[in-house]
Amino acid sequence: MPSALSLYRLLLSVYGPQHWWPAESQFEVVVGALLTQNTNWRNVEKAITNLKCAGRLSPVGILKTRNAELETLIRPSGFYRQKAVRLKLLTRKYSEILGRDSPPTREELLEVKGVGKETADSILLYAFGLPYFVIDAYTKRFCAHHHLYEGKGYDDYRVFFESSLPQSVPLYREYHALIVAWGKGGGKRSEGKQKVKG
DNA sequence: GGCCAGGACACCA
DNA sequence: TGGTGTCATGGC
Repeated sequence: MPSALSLYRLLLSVYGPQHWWPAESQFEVVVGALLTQNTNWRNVEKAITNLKCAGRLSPVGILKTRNAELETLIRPSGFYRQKAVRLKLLTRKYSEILGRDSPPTREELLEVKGVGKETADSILLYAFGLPYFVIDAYTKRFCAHHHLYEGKGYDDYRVFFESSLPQSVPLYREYHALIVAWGKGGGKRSEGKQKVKG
């Protein structure tokens, strides 16, 4: 039975540092966390580039943009109608947080419609530097593949990793990125067929 | 031309 | 509580 930490070291030796989320601002990370939902990151980059070129990649920029224009700008990221609405809701929450000089709590991020556990934890970890381990579909397959852990829900997995590893933000960031690299590299295919939806 | 990507939510039983 | 449909673009 491997340990979470030994598998991390193994992944790092195989794939190397991933240098994830090379964003130019904290807000860009927040935007990316929402737009990347069930979407290829390359498409997210197109959407973020559009927002930048239009001078809208800021809380004020987003909030003053009409929904129709916002939809057009983020269209490459897919699900653009609902993401436009949800991006504004999240931006409002982000503006509240900026105005009070204390980081967001997980609970208040989860109150935002369109922000689920993975997105909330991504924001906490990558944007605010708080030690929340991000769980995604790859992570569960990774655990099953290596007989590392089997839980029921999202938080089971999160607590497992957080209690198995040193509490380190750089470690959490790199580990999640490495698991995604593992999944893209073919790890997912060893776990059988993935969900297919029309 | 089908498959899938760094999900979340509404709805139903 | 768990399963299913919906949202949608773009790369391969």
